[in-house]
Amino acid sequence: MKTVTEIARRFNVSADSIRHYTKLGLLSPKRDTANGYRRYGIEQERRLRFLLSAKRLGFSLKDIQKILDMAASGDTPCPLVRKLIDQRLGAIREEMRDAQKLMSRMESASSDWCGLPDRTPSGESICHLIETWDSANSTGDPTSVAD
Amino acid sequence: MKTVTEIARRFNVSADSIRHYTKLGLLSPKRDTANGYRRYGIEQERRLRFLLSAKRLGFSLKDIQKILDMAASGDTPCPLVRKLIDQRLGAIREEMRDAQKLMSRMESASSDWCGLPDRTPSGESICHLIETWDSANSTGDPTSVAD
DNA sequence: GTACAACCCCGGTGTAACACCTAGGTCAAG
DNA sequence: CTTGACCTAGGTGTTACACCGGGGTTGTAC
Repeated sequence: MKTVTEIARRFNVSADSIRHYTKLGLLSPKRDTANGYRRYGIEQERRLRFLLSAKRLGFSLKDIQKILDMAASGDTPCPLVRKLIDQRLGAIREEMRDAQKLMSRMESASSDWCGLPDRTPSGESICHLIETWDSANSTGDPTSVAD
Repeated sequence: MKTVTEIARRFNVSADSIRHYTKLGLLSPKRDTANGYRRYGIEQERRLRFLLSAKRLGFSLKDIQKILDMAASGDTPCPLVRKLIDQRLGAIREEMRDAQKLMSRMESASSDWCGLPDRTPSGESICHLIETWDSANSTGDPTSVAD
């Protein structure tokens, strides 16, 4: 029966994470009746291993909660797991596309700026680097926020 | 002099965002003395345009705050802007690498699972899909969280 | 003159997954 | 018996807003 720090070290996560998972109900350690310490047995180690695997596959703690709940009620969580990973996969693909676009903007701006001087702000200008980039890359339409 | 909703519509953002930027001090509208309504003039429109451009370049609101503060004190914010974008660029590159790895894991898991059946959880197993993936992809070392 | 929609205000809550801190109790070793 | 490493609970901070509630305002149509 391991304490928080012991199990945290064993799985290479912080003690705070273990307490966090426990507070969310993802882990349910026994309590030492003498001092109130959390005690994690082999069953909880299994749950934690499962939790960390699921996290590595992109599941959120809330996802994992649902999977665990379902398994606890005796139903197979597999269809849910298949559905959730497909959702996450779609979401992360979109995030990657957005991040890619952002990166391109940043890279082009950063390289454009290499040849430009610094300037002191004036009443009309805050930072000419950003403003110049903006007028070169926006439609001029103030409503434009498209990528 | 535009109200919150008017300027929000003009720049295609939510009124809540405008209020948020205002609360953070990124915008400083006048107040209608009769009813306390925020009133945004041309100067504030310029600030907002700047803010949104900077956001599109990956700057956080806190970054933008610093840039604005610096410009307000008369110094050129350009060196700061160059430094910040390089930091952000480094950070986002790392995030992209991580996201790419995560995506690969998810895709390989998802395709591996197509050929596997659903299973009812048992005392030892919560979801065999995840657990099978884990033992196929981890070193077996419980401390392993490497990518 | 009043009903109604659409607007405004402030302030509080919720989001994800923890990290960090405070204040105080516990335990093993020397 | 002190020191250091551990434990507890609970609260705060992080990001950029979205949403809600309760209540005041404005403009227009009937």
